[in-house]
Amino acid sequence: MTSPTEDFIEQMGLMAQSEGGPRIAGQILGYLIVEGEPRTLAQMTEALKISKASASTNARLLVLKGSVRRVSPVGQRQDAYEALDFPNLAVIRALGDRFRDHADKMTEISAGFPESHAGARERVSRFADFHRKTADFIDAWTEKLAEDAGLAATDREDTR
Amino acid sequence: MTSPTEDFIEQMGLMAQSEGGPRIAGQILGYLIVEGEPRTLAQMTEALKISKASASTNARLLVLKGSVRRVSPVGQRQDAYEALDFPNLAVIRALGDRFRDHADKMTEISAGFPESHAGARERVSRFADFHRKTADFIDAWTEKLAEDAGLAATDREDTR
DNA sequence: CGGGATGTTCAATAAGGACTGAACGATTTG
DNA sequence: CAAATCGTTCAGTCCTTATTGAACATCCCG
Repeated sequence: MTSPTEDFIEQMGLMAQSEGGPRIAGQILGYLIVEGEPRTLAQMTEALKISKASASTNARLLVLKGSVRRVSPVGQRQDAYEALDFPNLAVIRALGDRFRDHADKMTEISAGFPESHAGARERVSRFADFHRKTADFIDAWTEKLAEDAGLAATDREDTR
Repeated sequence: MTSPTEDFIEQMGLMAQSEGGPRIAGQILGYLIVEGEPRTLAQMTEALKISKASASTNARLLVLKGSVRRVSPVGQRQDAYEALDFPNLAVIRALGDRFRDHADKMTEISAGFPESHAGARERVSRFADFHRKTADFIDAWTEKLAEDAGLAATDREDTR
């Protein structure tokens, strides 16, 4: 009773939620991936049964996150959005950035512990290092992914 | 004004929230890391100004996530909790598991696309592969981290 | 100029989840 | 056994955020 397309879009919505984001953003991304070609806000509202406001807001959110790009063909009144070749590459990058931010904050805090709390300082510092190493690792991974993307790597660092 | 300890605990709370979890869970973990030794629920409620219910619920959540363990010294009425040496190792593992789960779901869905939607099937499939590869990479990383954890654990004297 | 699309913004609503106080059950102590 | 201590559960409250409808701004075409 449910088509693969519906299943996928639904799954993408759930996945987005499990990552702490808006469900609709995931659904839009799923829709754009399935379609494979630019789609307008009107088409999204129609296909996903969502309001114009949600379509607009979440589509722009996806652009900000680097999963989607806005295309504006000449002679076309409506804006259209299109999924990038590797929509979640930027998401993984952002994940690494978050780890690094946390690591830096923790390191800075650890430096503030006085000698009388050397143990705590050591533990906090180790905690920070753990995060920084993980950030480095994720960076290396996105690096590699970007290479594999190869031909499609035209969208490396255009947003933000 | 604010001590490094307070800063760290606050930061851990914010970090937990940014990952979509309860703020208090992060604070408890921060508290346990700073203390470096088992602490009871009563001590948590006192130190963090939280309710008994929150302390109990979130401490057990941390155990579930694998960041903390419960210790029950003999002749001690109160349960106590202690941060693991690498509290977030399990968290990263869970991250990898989530990627793999998503990948599997997507792959299964992609198989359902009929020949008439071969393009969509291909795109969904590639999306799934991307996640699976990322899951594999994260697994490899946790593998490596676990080694380090093993080394660090051996130069400490406490064992379980 | 209107008139009609189209995209964005904003206030209001709905939904979900965190947090708490209080009740409960279990265990210990005297 | 009675009293006290401790952990868990649960209903209720609060707070955040997603989602929407409607107002608004902009652009295009006649």
